[in-house]
Amino acid sequence: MDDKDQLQVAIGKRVKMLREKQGIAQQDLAAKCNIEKSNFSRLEAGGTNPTLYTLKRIADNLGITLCDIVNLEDKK
Amino acid sequence: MDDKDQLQVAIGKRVKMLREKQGIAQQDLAAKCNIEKSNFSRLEAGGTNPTLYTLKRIADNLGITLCDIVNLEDKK
DNA sequence: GTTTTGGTTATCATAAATGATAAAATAAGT
DNA sequence: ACTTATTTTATCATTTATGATAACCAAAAC
Repeated sequence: MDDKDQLQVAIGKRVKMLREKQGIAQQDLAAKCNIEKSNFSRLEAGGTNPTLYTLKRIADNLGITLCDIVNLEDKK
Repeated sequence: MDDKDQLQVAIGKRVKMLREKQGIAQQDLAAKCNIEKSNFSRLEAGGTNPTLYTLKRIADNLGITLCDIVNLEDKK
């Protein structure tokens, strides 16, 4: 598993954690972000290298900042 | 100019600002990041919607965090 | 002026993100 | 067990980020 894959998995886990902390369903958040639910599932599973704009929409709809999302070192 | 374009321009300006603060040439940083210099120029000009991994390489080679790079509200 | 140096712009190819749809798996209620 | 809701997985099309290369522009050095 290379550098890039690790980053993808880390961001996926973080998005999932932040979403679940708010008790919102994956498909609901995906819909609010105008992201396909299948795409969103792949993202949380670490199967994609999301673009800045994709992360921005997720952050906006979670009511947090981009910084909060990419803060991968800080758990919880 | 839509939401996405504004984001791209903002991140481009920020990368440029952070790079110049360290006095490193665009082509040199691009080389360290294994990014084509033409691609890097487009990115700083706001002509692309970079992926997380691209931003990560830039952050790493600037010795800063991803959070530092996407902190678009905080100027300077 | 003419070399460097740093940056831009254009074009084309390739890889990959995302959209779109459907089916299957899993979990939660009842 | 049987729904119902939620997530995962697979597949294909489309868009776009990035690679690669080349030509051009501007400013500074000399």
